[in-house]
Amino acid sequence: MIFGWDSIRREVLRRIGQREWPPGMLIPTEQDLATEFGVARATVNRALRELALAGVLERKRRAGTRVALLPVRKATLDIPVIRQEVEARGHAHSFRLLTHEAREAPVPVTSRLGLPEGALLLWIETLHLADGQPFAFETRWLNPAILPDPGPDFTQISVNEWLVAHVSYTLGDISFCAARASAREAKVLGVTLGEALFITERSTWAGPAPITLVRLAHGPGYRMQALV
Amino acid sequence: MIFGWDSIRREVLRRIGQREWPPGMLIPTEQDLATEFGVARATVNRALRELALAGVLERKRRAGTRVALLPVRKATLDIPVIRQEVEARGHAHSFRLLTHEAREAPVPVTSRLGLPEGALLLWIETLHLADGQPFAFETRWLNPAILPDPGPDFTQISVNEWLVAHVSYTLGDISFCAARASAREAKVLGVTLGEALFITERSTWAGPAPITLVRLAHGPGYRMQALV
DNA sequence: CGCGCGAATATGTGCAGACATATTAACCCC
DNA sequence: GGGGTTAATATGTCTGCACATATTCGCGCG
Repeated sequence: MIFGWDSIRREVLRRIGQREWPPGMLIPTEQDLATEFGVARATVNRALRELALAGVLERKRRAGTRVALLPVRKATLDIPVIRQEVEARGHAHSFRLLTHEAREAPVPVTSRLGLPEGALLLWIETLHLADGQPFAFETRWLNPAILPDPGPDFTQISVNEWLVAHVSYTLGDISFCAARASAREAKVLGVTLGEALFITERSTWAGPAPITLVRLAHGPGYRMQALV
Repeated sequence: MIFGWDSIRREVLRRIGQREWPPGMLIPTEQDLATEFGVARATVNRALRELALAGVLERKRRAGTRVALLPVRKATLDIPVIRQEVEARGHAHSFRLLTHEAREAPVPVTSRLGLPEGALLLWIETLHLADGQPFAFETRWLNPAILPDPGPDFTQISVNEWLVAHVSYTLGDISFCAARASAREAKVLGVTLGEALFITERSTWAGPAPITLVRLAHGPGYRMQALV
């Protein structure tokens, strides 16, 4: 029975799935569907808008709505704070601050963050542990301009959590890749040299001001999951 | 100036970013904001709904809307068809079908797909090339029940594209990890043994019926990107 | 035949009002 | 004071209408 925009969404999805509406087909207009289902056009609009957002439909003004030919599947993945991620797996989270010093950032870093060459940034290395076992090795360039004076005690609160609580970052990008463990990474994470690591790299910005550039190396066994 | 729900969204985001509304704070009701901005409540609702979806706000009926304390950042990543991915990088896509045979699927596969033990599935190995260079090594278990008779010629069209065009999968999951290249993977991809590979694993379903289980191994240099 | 311009049209968004629903706050009774 | 019931309230969604906007179609003109 049709009840609410979500049942319309599901019904449309069903028709697409059963090939009543094959890929590329122009589907009825919002008004027609509204009449068919006995609801207002706004309700149909809501359903179709969600499906377009999910990549199932393609919509254009005047041209109408059609079933996507090559539906670019979109996956949304949550990027939790490491503490939550560890605790969600039923482990106790702890961390060790390995390095915390001002350093002249190399050019790739300054250029990526839009800072002048040779800028002094904080270089911070943190090892995250799950039940005392190495979980992830975090290396970070942090823009000191955003810190209060005196700075927070990063041996007590992890940089990650301090940032989440004190800086509202609004934009950023994230990328993932695989890399072999360097000597240092192998030692810190307690894996063999050359082991395959899952790398997450993020840069975050508060408007135009760069905040931080993080690289997170996860040891073998780590798996990132998302629903499609 | 306030003009459209998106400017309300941005204004709310600005207030959060400037700490006018710090994390955890209860923000004004939709009605109050509607009055303040001089718009209808539905317009404010649209803006706040998007922000809640993005993880910036937390909303509860009767309890109101508050700024998320630990904003779970959500990244959406597009999962394109490999051909598109290769062509988007300015390369020519081609592929070679390496293996295509019926096999008794091992238990982990059948259990993951919800099939009886010892079920006969198609085992398909495909190497994807970008400008003739190995790009990704695809290994796949495919449920033959979904194929027409006679089956499509997978030397002409890649399994991936045939599925996209002929089967509307509705659900699935996707996960990513890093792994070292096995002897076969190293040989096929032309990398050294033990190289770090970026692995994508997907299972897809058409309603209750399992379709396929794919593992995609990308060589070094591959990077998956998403906007936050 | 080609080109440009205006009309037609499907979606995008807006408004005002209404009811549904989850959750909290207040209250009453013991 | 404690516990359970009731009322209040903010969000969730719907309706019906209206206008904005991007495209496309078709017509007329050179």
